[in-house]
This record gives sequence, C-alpha cells and structure tokens, in this order.
Amino acid sequence: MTVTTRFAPSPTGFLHIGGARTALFNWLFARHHGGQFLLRIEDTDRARSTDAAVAAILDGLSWLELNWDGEAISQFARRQRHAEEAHRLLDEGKAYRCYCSQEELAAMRAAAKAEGRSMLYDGRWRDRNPSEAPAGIEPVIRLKAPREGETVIDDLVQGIVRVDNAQLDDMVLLRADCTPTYMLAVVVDDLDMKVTHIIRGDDHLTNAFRQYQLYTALGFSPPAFAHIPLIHGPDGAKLSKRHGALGVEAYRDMGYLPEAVCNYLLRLGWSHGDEEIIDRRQAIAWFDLNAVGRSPARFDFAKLDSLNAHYIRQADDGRLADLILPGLTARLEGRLAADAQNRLKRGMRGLKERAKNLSELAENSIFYAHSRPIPVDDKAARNLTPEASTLLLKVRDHLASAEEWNEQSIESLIRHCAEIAGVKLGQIAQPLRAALTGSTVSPSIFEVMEVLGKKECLGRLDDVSTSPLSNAPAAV
RNA sequence: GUCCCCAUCGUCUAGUGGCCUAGGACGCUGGCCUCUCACGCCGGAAACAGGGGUUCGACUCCCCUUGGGGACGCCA
Repeated sequence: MTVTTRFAPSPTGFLHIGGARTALFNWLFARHHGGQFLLRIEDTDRARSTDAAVAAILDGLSWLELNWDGEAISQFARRQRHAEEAHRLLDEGKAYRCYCSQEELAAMRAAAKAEGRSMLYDGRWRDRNPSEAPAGIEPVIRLKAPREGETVIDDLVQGIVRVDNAQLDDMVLLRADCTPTYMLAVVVDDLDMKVTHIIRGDDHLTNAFRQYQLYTALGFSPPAFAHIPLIHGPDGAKLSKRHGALGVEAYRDMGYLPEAVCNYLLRLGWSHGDEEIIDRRQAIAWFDLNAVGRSPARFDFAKLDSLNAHYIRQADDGRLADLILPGLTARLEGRLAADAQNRLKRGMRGLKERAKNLSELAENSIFYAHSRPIPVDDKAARNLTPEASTLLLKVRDHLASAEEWNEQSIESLIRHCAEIAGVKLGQIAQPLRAALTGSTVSPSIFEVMEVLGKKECLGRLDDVSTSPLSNAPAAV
C-alpha cells in the first residue's frame, strides 16, 4: 500500500503559517515513504471561499516548494458523490432524516445549557416515524451513531485516545438543501482519494471520532490519524496576526527564504536529536511522525531570523543578487549604477554574512547599486575630517598608481599607506569606508574596493574631496 | 458547563527508570578575533509547574492539584 497524504485547506484566506507547517509535514511524510502528496481545496462553503484564496494557497505552497501530486481537487465539485453516500447510508438504515427546524435545535441547546446538560443533539428523530414530519420542513440526513460504548483512535502522534459514544451525537451528513457537510465530504473524499494517513492540526482531534464512526458506517476502516499540535503565539495563546499568523507570502515579503521557513517550521514540534540545521534532503530522510511532539509550540521570530541568516549565508550569490535587485531598482529610480547587478553578485560574499533577511541585505547593498555620487550619511560624514581628507588624498595617489587591483593587493597597499603616515589602519579604513560606501558599516573595505573597481573608487574619493562634506568641521 | 489534549532553561527542544552535576539551538551575556559591523571561536547565567504515590532508584511510570490549549454548528 503506497502512503498517501493530503493537505486540505479551505480557501477562505491565505495559506497561513500553521497551515504551511501542516502541509510540510504531509509532504515530508509522503516523500519519506515515496508516496503521494495530494491537495484538496475544501471549498464547500460557497459564501466564504474565493478564487483569490485558492490562488494564494497554491502560490504559498509553490514558494515553499511543496509540490503536490496530480491536480488539486475541488471538494465542491464532488458534492453529488458525497450526497450519494449519504443516501446509501439512509437506504442501509445507518442514517435517518431529521425534521428539526433551526429554531427547535436552538431551543433544545438553550434548554440543555440552562440545565447544565450536554448540548448535543438528542436524537429525537432517530426512531421517529417520518410520517410524523411537520409540513414545510426540509429534513437533513443524520448519521445513526452508536449510543453505547466508546470510540477509540490510535493516533500516530497523540497515542490512544478514547471517547464515550455518549459524547458524540448524530451528526448532520446532508443539509436541508442537499449539500454535504464537512464531515461527510472529508470522509468520502479521503476514501475516494485513498488517503492512508491524515496528518492535520489537533483542533481536528475531536472530529476524528465522528469521522471514525462515519468510516465504519460506510463499511471501511479509517486511515491512520496523526494530529499535530497547533502553533501558538509568544504569549501561549492562539497565534495572532501580530505574532506571526500571517500568510506565507508575508514571510516572503519580509525577506525570509523559503528553505529557512521550512527548516524553522520543521523544528517547531519535531526534532531529530540535537539537529538544528536540516536541509530538505535531510528532512525527507529523517522525517517521521513518532518524533512529533504533543505539546503546542510558540512561534519565535528570533529563531526564524537566525535560521534565515544561516540560509542567506549558504545561498548562491547570483540568486541573492537577483532577489534584491528589483527592490533596489525601484528604490533608486534613476540612480542605479550600470553594473549594479554584477557588483551585487561579486560583493555578495561579504554582504550576505551581515544580513538576517533580504530587506537588510538590500539595505546593506545599496552603496554598490547606487551610481555616483553616493549619499553619505551623517555618522559617516563625521569621519571625513580635514585631517582624514588629507590622508585620503595621499591614499588616492597610491591607489591611482596601483597596478594590481584585488583584495589582497589593496590591503597591503593601504596598510603601507598607514605605516608611512604613522597612523593605525582604522584611521584610514574608516574615512575610506565613509567615502566609498557612505556609511560607517560595511563589508571589509578591501573587498568593497575590489568589487567597486579602481575607477569607481577613485571617482568616489574625488566626489568626497570636492564636495562641501570634506570641509565639514570635525565632530567635537 | 461537558469532553479531549498538553506541561524540561525566556523560546524551540534532547531525554523513554540508573549514562543527568539535565544536553543542544535561538535569544541574553563576558571575552577572543578585528579596518567598521557581522561571521567565527572560547566562556557564563538560565529549566524538570506543585503535591502525593510506585521503586533500591524518578525528568522519565500512576494519581491529584494548578496552569495552558482545543472541541462541542445544517463552518471548515
């Protein structure tokens, strides 16, 4: 039997981060076992489902590279099939028509609540003759669930969980308008799709008992269940938007790399000894349901950041340059240097060690992309004292006559300048940094100079010596 | 209210009765490295929710308490 998992989101919003983790676990489990990972869109709630949400979910999964097998299935499109099974149960005497009005049900629950009793449906039409049906009420079809005993689920994550059947009522299968309920649709679809492992959030755990009864009534044994704990916010409560309950595209826009998001999500509630950095290959090899924890995890941006920083450092320079170039182009408007992309790519080595997300990376890269003259921030300008400018003028002469132009040669040349001027390296490096990058912080100044090239460096030095900045009074 | 689930450093977690003086990671912090900032390296503070059992021996097993979370729709 080939392992088949599925991810079944309802398209009422974006693919939020919790859903992404559920999808990841399903994907990983299927890939680990060489099985199938299917996608089903649970769009039976016509009022709340939107095409835009479907697109957002597909985009989110694609961005995370959680590719599904076959076509995505629309649950709504299968409503006839669902109804068919409900009628079959009716014919077999395993389900019955219930003629309660919404008002009657509401009154029943209110009375139960007032008396402190369970608010479950009391099964009043279970054995009643349909001839007693009130006029003008379209019936629903309810499952004739067992009233005695208990329903037991051997959950792959939660272990054995049992519930008294008295806690479970006769659920509605088919609504008065003949459309299937979620419970019916899910079970019939999972059966038809031959799903072997249902991996989902543990908010569905109680549904699993009802679904178990439905599988049994339909004459099938249920698939394996694995209910994974939900992700909580830093305060332990349900994940709020402010705390990360965002669509995955929001993470992309915040400058996170998909591999970092996946690695982070994987370690949230799952572990493999002390391993922290787990790439996709490794994850497929190691993933197993029995290593999934049972307690809810809290979302922590700081850890995501550190993982993201790691994957940025690992990432290909060209890819990173491509990722940040569009944003820089838009931001710089007409001031983008002609060979910005090339500089970005070559400068990425030093740049990517200093960013924990793509936004920071872009921010720190801007001096490479900017055409002359570059802006110099206030702090950097304070390094361009008259003394420093004098020094820089001498350095410029040395640089101008340099025959070699690479990081090492530049470094020894600058160190030589410092030596003959009798100053510390930093006294040249910082003013140089200010003139060349417009900032007090940057990658190694020698690397920057190599990337910028001799001509650009001399140009930027000239820009600074001819601008009023060089005459700025020294900071006191 | 009823039912279900959970409980190790601030956070993610390792730990399946003796390997625990409780390990790793993030964060915090001291130092080294150093042209700035990072990276890297070395060090530090930081946890078994509480109470009962079981046992020669409990973080590990059982019970209770407390604290979290979830489910109780003709929503999904």
